Amino acid sequence: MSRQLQKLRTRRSIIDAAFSLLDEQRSLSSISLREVARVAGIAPTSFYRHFKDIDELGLTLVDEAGLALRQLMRQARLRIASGGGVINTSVETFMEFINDNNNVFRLLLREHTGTSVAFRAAVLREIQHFNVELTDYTMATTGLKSTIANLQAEAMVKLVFSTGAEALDAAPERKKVLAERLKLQLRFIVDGALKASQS
Amino acid sequence: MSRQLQKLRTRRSIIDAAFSLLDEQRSLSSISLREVARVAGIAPTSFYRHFKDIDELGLTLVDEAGLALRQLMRQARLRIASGGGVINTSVETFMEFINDNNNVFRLLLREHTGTSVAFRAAVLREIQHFNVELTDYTMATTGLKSTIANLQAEAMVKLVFSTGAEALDAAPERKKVLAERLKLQLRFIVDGALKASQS
DNA sequence: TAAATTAGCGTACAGTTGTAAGCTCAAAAA
DNA sequence: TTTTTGAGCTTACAACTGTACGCTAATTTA
Repeated sequence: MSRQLQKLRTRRSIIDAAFSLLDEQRSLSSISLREVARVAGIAPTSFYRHFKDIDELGLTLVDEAGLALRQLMRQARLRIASGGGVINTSVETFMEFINDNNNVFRLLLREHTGTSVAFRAAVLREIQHFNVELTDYTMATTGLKSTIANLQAEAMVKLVFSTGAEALDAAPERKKVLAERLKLQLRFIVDGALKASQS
Repeated sequence: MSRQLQKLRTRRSIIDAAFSLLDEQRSLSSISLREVARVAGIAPTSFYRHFKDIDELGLTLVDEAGLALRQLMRQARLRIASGGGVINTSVETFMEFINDNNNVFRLLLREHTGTSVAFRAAVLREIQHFNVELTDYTMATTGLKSTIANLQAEAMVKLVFSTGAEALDAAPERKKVLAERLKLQLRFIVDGALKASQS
């Protein structure tokens, strides 16, 4: 097997090992290099052949999580285009994402308020993508002026993420309830922003 | 000096030491017993005379933080009663709180999405207080029916906490901007909820 | 084919952690 | 006054951490 390929594979198994460790009870700052290496099936010191630091691995994970988030947006837009109500479709898509990418979303949430300045900044950047895209979308579809569209988008994203945090470890029925409540609350924001733009 | 009093003092110095360690870069799960003991000026093993665990200390801290939060609410209500607009006064009071009790609010934020199930539950309980009080207040002052009042209150609290997280380490000018944006966004929610209650 | 590169390993070390065991000595109780 | 209690201490240990150093062996390059 080619050397390059093998290296990529090991790198992947390190990343996967890290994600698998980020369960309900662990954060990036609480997983150790040795632990990751153990799960990845390599010697602790071999870790350094792939990452300078645990921090460098952490940033890689945040990047991957951000990528997943952007794919989520794309998927939501596709679904919206084929009808079904913007808020409804978005919330449903988001909730599916949380279910399927449990640890990925958890990583973003935790590091968003976490202890590492670099990680926080990295997560914030990903959330900003969300804000910008949603602002643009709102302006394009409703004609709201940019300041109000931006306020609306930001409020919506914050609400969605907050509820996502709550839904993450909730039972299925509870998740349904949360989703329905979220839809109503998003409706509040949309209607309120509309009213503000009219006065 | 009385034995009882001395014990209370040491306990306090342990708690204070812990709070002082919870700066921008540390969370409850990342501070060690030995470190707390060092700052508190006692031997590591003496810690056990006061707390069973680091976790027991953690829960104590969350309790204290919750207490501070409830005092915040009381203060906000007092100020509102003496005029000045509910949203305006509340946001200003909240922002002052974040400034003055930096590490206290940081603790709540971090542990809200943190790695310890017990801590998360404890923080959630404190936030629930907020929700209930705000729901009651909304019902009493606007006559909104409970389901809508509750949705509104929950959305507002989530938005306030999210913005608080952002404001925590922001520069003073940025904090002002965040406060003004938050006020507008809260207005969206209030207006949206009002509209929902009318249809 | 011979030489160079490099992913991964084993060993090693100093630093940190939580906490068990038992001592001291001042305050409280008898 | 004598006895009991208990907050705080010192010492000790096993477990874990990150990472420096140098080796091996297989792939890649010359």
